[in-house]
Amino acid sequence: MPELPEVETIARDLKAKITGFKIEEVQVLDPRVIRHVRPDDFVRRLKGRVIASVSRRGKAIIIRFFDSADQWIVQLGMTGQMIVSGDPAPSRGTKVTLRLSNNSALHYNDYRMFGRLQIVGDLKEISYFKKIGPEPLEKKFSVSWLSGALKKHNSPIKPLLLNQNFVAGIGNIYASEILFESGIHPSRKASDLKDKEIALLHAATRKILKMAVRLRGSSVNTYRDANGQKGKFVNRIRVYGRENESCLICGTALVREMQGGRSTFYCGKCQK
DNA sequence: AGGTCGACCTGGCAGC
DNA sequence: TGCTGCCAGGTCGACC
Repeated sequence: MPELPEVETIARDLKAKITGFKIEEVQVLDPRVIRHVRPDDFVRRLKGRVIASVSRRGKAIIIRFFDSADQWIVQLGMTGQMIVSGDPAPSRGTKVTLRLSNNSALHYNDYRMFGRLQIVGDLKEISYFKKIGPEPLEKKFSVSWLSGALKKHNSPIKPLLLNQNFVAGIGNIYASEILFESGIHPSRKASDLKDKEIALLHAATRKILKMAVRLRGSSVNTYRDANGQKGKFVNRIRVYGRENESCLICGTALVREMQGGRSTFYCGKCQK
């Protein structure tokens, strides 16, 4: 599910809802979602901690504490959800439940279990953070940086956008949407893009991601924010999941193609 | 080292 | 109704 805009939405909501509260109880219903530390360590290192901050890096949520150097890393994978609720009872997909000092519950739901919950003293303990690329909405992601970085890669542009070591936070929905907005064909070789196209790609990346953050993400399927609500960017999606439907610009039937084992959607006429 | 592919999981849905 | 096959928003490790 969740790409940068969805994870950003969840992190902001969590920040408002759980900061300052103490973790009174940790219940692990399925230990398979706990990685990097043993499940009993996971419980021991969270229990009694007071939440100081919630932030995001790439598609990971980072939760810090006032009274410990430990950081709780939540990666939602395809179907992970972090739901704050007044109801302490776990639902069908709940894998971990926390009880907070205001008596609310924080449920980690994840039916497919591609997500992972980890505790680290230093982010670099986890391979995900060792080589992660720049944040596309921050300064380092400039046209000149992008231009230099693209020239180092021979792969098609679409799978490169999915590579978290290239740029952080873009996933399969937004990669397709960004390329449509840019007018760039997903099979174009990254190193072959012209200066004008690179500028378009840069602008489209920021425009699409910013709009999606503003609209609290997309809900194609199981994505929910920390309130359990769906995102509104789903109404702005122009190519993802629209195989054989008309291009909203030229009317041509949109194409779905497998690229690197993942579906890519595009307009063969608008994207060159 | 960069690029590519399969594995990891469960569930929903289309088609028969 | 019930079965089968396909598909799903991510990441990692093994391979060339």
